[in-house]
Amino acid sequence: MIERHLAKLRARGDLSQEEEQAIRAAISEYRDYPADCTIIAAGVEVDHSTLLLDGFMCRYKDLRNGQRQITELHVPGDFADLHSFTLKYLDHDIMTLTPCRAAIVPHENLRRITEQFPHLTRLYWFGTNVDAAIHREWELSLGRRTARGKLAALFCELQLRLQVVGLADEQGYDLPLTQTDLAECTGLTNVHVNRTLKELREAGLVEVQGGRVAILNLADLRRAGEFDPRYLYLRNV
Amino acid sequence: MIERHLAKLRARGDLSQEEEQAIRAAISEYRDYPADCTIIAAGVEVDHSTLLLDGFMCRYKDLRNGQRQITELHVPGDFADLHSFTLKYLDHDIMTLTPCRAAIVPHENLRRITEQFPHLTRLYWFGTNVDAAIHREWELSLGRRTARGKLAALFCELQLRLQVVGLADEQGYDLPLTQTDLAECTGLTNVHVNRTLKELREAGLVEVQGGRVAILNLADLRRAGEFDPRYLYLRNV
DNA sequence: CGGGAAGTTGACACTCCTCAATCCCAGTGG
DNA sequence: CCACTGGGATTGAGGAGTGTCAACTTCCCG
Repeated sequence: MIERHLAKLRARGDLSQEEEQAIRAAISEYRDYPADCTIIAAGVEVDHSTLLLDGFMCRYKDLRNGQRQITELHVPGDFADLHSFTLKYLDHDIMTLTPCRAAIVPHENLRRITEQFPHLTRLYWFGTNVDAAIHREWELSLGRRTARGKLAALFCELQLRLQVVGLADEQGYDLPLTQTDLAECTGLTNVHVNRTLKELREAGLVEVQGGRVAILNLADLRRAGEFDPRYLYLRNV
Repeated sequence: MIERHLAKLRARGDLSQEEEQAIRAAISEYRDYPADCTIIAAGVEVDHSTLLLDGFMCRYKDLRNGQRQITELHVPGDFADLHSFTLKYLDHDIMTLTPCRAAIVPHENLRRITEQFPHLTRLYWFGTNVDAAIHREWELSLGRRTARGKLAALFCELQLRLQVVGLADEQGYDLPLTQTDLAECTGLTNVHVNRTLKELREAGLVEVQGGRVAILNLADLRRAGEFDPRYLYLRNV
């Protein structure tokens, strides 16, 4: 299932056979996690990064009163915490939203890659910069988009990111998240997410139900979210 | 004035004489900009990065209706667009908020650094990851903090980032931004920023006036913003 | 068949926005 | 020297969007 990660990398740059081999060799083990499981806690020193192979994870921060803000969703093929390689500890938690399968890549092995494969290093640096670009787009959503726009933009982003790894097409994709999860992504409440999803459905844009996002009209959905895919830095979009 | 950049780096890691020399040698020229000047436009390919020496810049994205979201503020010592080294074009604009002085570092020279100074490369990769951490903290602000908390958190962040480069102490710092600028950082309107600043002043936390942030009670200000400085990844905080 | 989690809906409250008027102040020019 | 100008700050009144609370329904799974 590491193919999804390779597909993600190839969607943004070239990858040689040697580099692919180095990535495969860097994996020390595979792990499975149940849903709602914290896999990296904020502030704790870590010595490995986690390559998500299947399922959905998220990065989140929260306030004293328990309000939670998800700062990024991770889809299969993503490194959930490649940034911990340079940061050593994280400023946020990482948890699974669904049952997940992941590959573990020790930082020691990443360090060896940075010494032997400068081009691959650049590609991974690039990767953490794309994460930052996603954070910026979410800041725009959180600060300026309406509830309708926030959800529309989120569904557009996931459509493209999942399509890259073969888990979505223009008709939609599976997304086994709760409305509370979506609320924590968009800075809304679960109640308001529910109302807004109803609105999007009645407007003929998207239907979210039973763990599936069914896109009714991709062009209008993108318009509603003012979605400009360039922030994802894909080569063929 | 490059000392501010060196101070920023040293606040997060060690820097050898050779590395310092390499940084100095990478600068190709110095430039001055007036206020409200776009220095990098979204989507345009760039071949250099901009090291801010004096003044304030910001990264921002906007919506069709003209609503603007600033995604990060830059203070002296920051690379405003180091991420363009790997991304090649940016998904957002960068503009000056005040008159600025900057050093230009061609990507060609950065590439040479990545080939000769692996440790310094790691330090710069780290730097872009700290930018991402700042983005995440802002997502938390934008999504979950109240108006009061958003502004309090912002003033705490700037206090620390400016202190690192010698431009702030615990009593405050100069910040020549308008209330509209602050609104675009926090996802509020200038009117509501004005009311909230009044509230913060009357609560004895902070007084913002005449281009200066006067901190009246740092501990309470940090409490109001639920400010936890660990996301800035400073060694001595 | 029962229980619990997730989704749905209504009534009402509150934060923040909109619009508009006024004030303040620095810079400019007669 | 002082009216004039324009950008920014301040304040008030009213409104829109989203949150809160609570009840109820649906669905899944043991």
